Amino acid sequence: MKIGVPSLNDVAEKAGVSKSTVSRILNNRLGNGFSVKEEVRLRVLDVARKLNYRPNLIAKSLTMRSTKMIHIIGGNHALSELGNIYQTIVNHITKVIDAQAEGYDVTVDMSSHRPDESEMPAWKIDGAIILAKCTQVTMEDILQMGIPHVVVNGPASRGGMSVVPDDVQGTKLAMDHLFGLGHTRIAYSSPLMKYMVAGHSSITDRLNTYEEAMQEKGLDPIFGSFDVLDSTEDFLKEVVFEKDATAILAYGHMGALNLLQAAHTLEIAVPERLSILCFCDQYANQIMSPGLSFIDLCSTRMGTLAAELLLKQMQDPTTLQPQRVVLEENLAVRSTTAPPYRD
Amino acid sequence: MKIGVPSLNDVAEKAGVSKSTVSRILNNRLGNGFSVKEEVRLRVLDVARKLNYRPNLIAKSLTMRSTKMIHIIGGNHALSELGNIYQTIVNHITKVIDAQAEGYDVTVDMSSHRPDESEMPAWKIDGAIILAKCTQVTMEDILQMGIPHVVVNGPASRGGMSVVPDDVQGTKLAMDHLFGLGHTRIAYSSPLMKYMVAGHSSITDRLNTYEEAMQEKGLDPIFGSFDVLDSTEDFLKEVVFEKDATAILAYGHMGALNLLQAAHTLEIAVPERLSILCFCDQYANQIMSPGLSFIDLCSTRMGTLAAELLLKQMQDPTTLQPQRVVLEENLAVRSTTAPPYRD
DNA sequence: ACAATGAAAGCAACCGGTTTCTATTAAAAC
DNA sequence: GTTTTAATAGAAACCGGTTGCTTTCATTGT
Repeated sequence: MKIGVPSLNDVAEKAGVSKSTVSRILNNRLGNGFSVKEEVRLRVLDVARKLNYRPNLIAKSLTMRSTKMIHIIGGNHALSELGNIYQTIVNHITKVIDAQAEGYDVTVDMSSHRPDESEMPAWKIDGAIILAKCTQVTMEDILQMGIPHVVVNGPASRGGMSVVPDDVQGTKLAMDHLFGLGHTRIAYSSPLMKYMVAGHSSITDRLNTYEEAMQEKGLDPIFGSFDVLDSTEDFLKEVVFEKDATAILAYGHMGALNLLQAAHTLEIAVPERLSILCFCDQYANQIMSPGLSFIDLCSTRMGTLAAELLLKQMQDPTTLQPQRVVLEENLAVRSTTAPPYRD
Repeated sequence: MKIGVPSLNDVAEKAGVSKSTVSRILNNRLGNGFSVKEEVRLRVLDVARKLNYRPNLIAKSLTMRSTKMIHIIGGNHALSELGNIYQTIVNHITKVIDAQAEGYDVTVDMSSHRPDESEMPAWKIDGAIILAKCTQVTMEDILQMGIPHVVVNGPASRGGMSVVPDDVQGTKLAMDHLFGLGHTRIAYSSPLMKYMVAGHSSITDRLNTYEEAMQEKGLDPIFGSFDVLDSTEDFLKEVVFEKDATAILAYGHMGALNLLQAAHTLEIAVPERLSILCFCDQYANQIMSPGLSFIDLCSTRMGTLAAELLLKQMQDPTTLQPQRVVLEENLAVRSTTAPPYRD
């Protein structure tokens, strides 16, 4: 036996049998064209235990052509922000895989990658879930290797699957809610790009739908010249005191939370003087700010569905149609939206 | 060429050269005892590109005996709660590895594992970081294979390294702060086990130190009979109205946030009537409740340090002493602690 | 007594790469 | 014109497993 960790060969030698016999014994591949005397079986098992033998999983993966691994790509850009929808998504993906796919493990890639770099891990994965987006190279790798995959909250690969929330419908829902309450001076707040996954469709979808909704009613959109996250108070002063907004639709819950805090400081009563509504994850919102009214992005369902679609794809890679599942967003009215004040 | 993804052999055949030549060309292993005609090099490169060749990383890992992968174990129990210290820790581990270890990737294991199961992934990892704890089997695997590893916020393996916060010192700090403000009726709130990583040392450390600190001053500890997270208002009513507590030290920020919310509902003024102090992650606290006074667990430093220790271990596995790094916790006074009211 | 059957275990190919060692040819040196 | 050296490239071993096929020997059937 060489130095270092013992291999199958070491066990075989020490037990006085061949590699194949050891392999079959340890993997319980008996009974179908192969058998061993109980005595030998026990001896091999004993030697393996004494040597503290662990199979080299890399080698195993090589012959088996599978690692029983499902990999989530994009953790770095998606999970760095605290309490956002991706954490919920990842948790529910894991939950589904753990429950429905015996023996499969879920890992998340956390490293940042250059745009021209592949995010594929150094092992063969049996399935991938992509958070919002991956690099071009990664997608080519995945397609090339024929790895089952689902994109969640982002555009599908060519011929692939994706699960996305309907931001246009959600924004309409939000605007209808505010219009319904009687608001006409509704502002929109979105943080600077640096705070968001660059170029995500939600950015333009929410913004455009907001603008269209306002224009349809013959109203002027209201924006601030400050960034909500960088200088929330300045944003709020401008939008509420100068432009007299009675409601703000916020891109995300971080912005909304900051607005709430700043409103408190500036003694702007919410919701009496100002309504605040944002896009948010149900779970995050519940925990981080139980009072906030919000448009629920249904991240729990996104995660669950993505995992289920992936498993189906893995079970039957051939007959499955490429599809784009669009999930409806829901309005959750809590205590930060109310009819506008009358002066 | 067989069906499926092209291998090194396929490229070699198509280019009319041998496997070895292709390997060396693609990996740029030229110039040291090996050379190729530029013409051949270009031809091989061209064929590889045309075939859309990707190396099988499993095979590569097998021969290279390294995957350039650093794996974080324990994501399932650690990351399922929102905005806790582990997310900060993971983010900072990744940041350090990305910055200081060129070519290494970080992955997080998210799957839940049975206690008798190994959490080792199906590939050879070059280093591991364990969040709080791992299964017995996992630890044996790691030790057996000699994989460099660091435990963060949990007990070190035999002969291994760990980075932990000093909860006893932190709790003393908290109590001194409250005593210093003049509080004598200080309650302690801790959520039920189901909300926490079972058996974590912080649970007993904080509780015991709280009790000791009270007893040293000849004061009676105050507890509630309800769970802070399950029925916060009942807890608060009992502790404040019946037992007349003027301050609450909370185990975690989730409990503290709920207390804050419930206090608002019950019209208990914070901090005038009740001071609230909790253990928390600086980052999470800042984002989720900017006003809360807290004991900072320094998770950023924990993550950074753990990663740095791991890298050192990987560079020089022999000379490094096993060590346990204990990080001081810090008091951050914000707006939820103040002197007790006088009636 | 001899062929057929089945139990028990080993041989060797294979997975897809890397690397050492060797072989061939052409250019340079003497 | 022969020997040395450098350039170029391939053969084969190896990493650590899995598995199809073969071999050996004891038992059963006729």
